[in-house]
Amino acid sequence: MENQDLRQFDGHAAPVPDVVIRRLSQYARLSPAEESLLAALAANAHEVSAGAHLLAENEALNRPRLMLAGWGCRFRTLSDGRRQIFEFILPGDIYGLSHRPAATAPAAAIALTRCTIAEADGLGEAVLDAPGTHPGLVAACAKVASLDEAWMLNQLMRVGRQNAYERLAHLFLEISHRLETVGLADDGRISMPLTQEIIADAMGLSVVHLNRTLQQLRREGLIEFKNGTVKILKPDTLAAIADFRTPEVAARPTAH
Amino acid sequence: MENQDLRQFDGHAAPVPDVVIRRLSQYARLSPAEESLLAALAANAHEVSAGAHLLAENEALNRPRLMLAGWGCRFRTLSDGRRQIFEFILPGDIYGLSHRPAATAPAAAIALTRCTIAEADGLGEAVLDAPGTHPGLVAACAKVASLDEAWMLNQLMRVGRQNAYERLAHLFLEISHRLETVGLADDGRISMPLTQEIIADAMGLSVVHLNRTLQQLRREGLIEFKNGTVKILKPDTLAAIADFRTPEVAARPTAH
DNA sequence: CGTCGTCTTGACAAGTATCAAGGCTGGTGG
DNA sequence: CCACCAGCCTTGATACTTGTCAAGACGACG
Repeated sequence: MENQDLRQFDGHAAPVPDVVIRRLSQYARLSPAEESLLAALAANAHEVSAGAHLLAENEALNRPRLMLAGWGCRFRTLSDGRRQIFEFILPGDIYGLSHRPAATAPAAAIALTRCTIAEADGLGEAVLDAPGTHPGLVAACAKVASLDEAWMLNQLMRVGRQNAYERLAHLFLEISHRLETVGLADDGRISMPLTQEIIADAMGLSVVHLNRTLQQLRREGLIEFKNGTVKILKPDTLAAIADFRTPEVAARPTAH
Repeated sequence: MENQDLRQFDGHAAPVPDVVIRRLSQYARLSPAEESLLAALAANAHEVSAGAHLLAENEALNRPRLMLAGWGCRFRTLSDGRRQIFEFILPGDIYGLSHRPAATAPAAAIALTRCTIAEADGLGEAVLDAPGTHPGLVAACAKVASLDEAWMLNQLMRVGRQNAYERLAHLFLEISHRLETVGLADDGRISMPLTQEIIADAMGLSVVHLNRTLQQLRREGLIEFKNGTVKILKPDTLAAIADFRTPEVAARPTAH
């Protein structure tokens, strides 16, 4: 029912339960107890199909969930149907949690592909109610949330001040960078199982123009893009085009 | 040195120290002690001139400040000089605080006009370290931060999916709405002491195109705009054009 | 084999940027 | 007091970017 290629395409590749541990341990030193808490949460994962609703607008942000595999997004729609995707939710991401008391979701989230998701209520309690018990997790979650915000500003920058060509270069570098963090980028080759319509909705472009711009990037030998897979061929050139800088300023864990 | 008109233009109008109390008490019931804490903070305000730097990129977000009068913004600049303003900081806003531990500013902030600002370290301690002591302030600050995020998504929506005409209609409604909250909108007439270049940088447009779009709005009798003052003439028409909805979903204080 | 969704292409229209110039206004200095 | 200057606003002409419409190609799937 589900061969190796399909798993790859859906982002269900590689050591699924590890992505979150791998990611969080880059932001803070996790104790063995913290790692096993994460592993226990991940062991209880479930799958949802593409299009499934991940988070409702106005839903309380006190039940974090771990995206273990697959792609989702946060978005909003104008009343005439135009859609803007605010950010992608990738494997290793946490969604459904805010550090602010009584916060609610300002936008809905849906699954763009089939996704593997773990409820992480235990993580929410640790972060919100008892920060002392799991300091590593708390610090890592804060870092994840900060990075989310930073990527969001990058998105606003792209959409507000960059043209289609620059936006796409920037997006591919962002995705590549984020997937590398969780070990899902194999030498610049990443799985990006999105339709061009989805990418267009994220970049604030029409599908037709997105398509033409993609082909320009291909023609110039900067990327490959087919079958839901992207390969970054000239990262330095792309970075120059996109004026790309990663948001990971300092703030790495002090101890190894 | 400073006549009434100039004060108006600079956003230094009206009962300056009250804006923060007026705003926060809409989001949570403040105890008398909490109100006097705010009043004490506001009493220690100082002024900075236009262009002054309010917050440095990567600065720790643990020292909240109250904007009592004047306009600021958060922004970032591409290496070739293109600037994107992410959001405006208006009277009654709080900046420099994050609810996440160890957070740093993902973007710098500057003053766009002369501003009156109060350091509010006491507020930061209450929110981050001792939430039990000032529950009303803590709740109100959380609400303020949530609204900031919601306005930011509105901004992304505007810039990503709306044309210049819709963007401007939406912006004027946002500003009007936010200033009403602090009592600085007099029947749709608001002080908006920004150059067109600044507005263009916020809306992701060129100055020339912004100017033409402004004139279209004027010509159609939807707004007046001159001398740093805007008057919303047809709020309902503007709201229909902009598909405007306020982010204040529910979450009002329970008790009056 | 037909259908559906997606990708691709062309032709054209609309939206937005750029360049350049002139006008207005408030402030400055002689 | 006046002339000048600088910053900002406005306008026109033009070019570039992006969107829309329409049609065909391709591939997955029932």
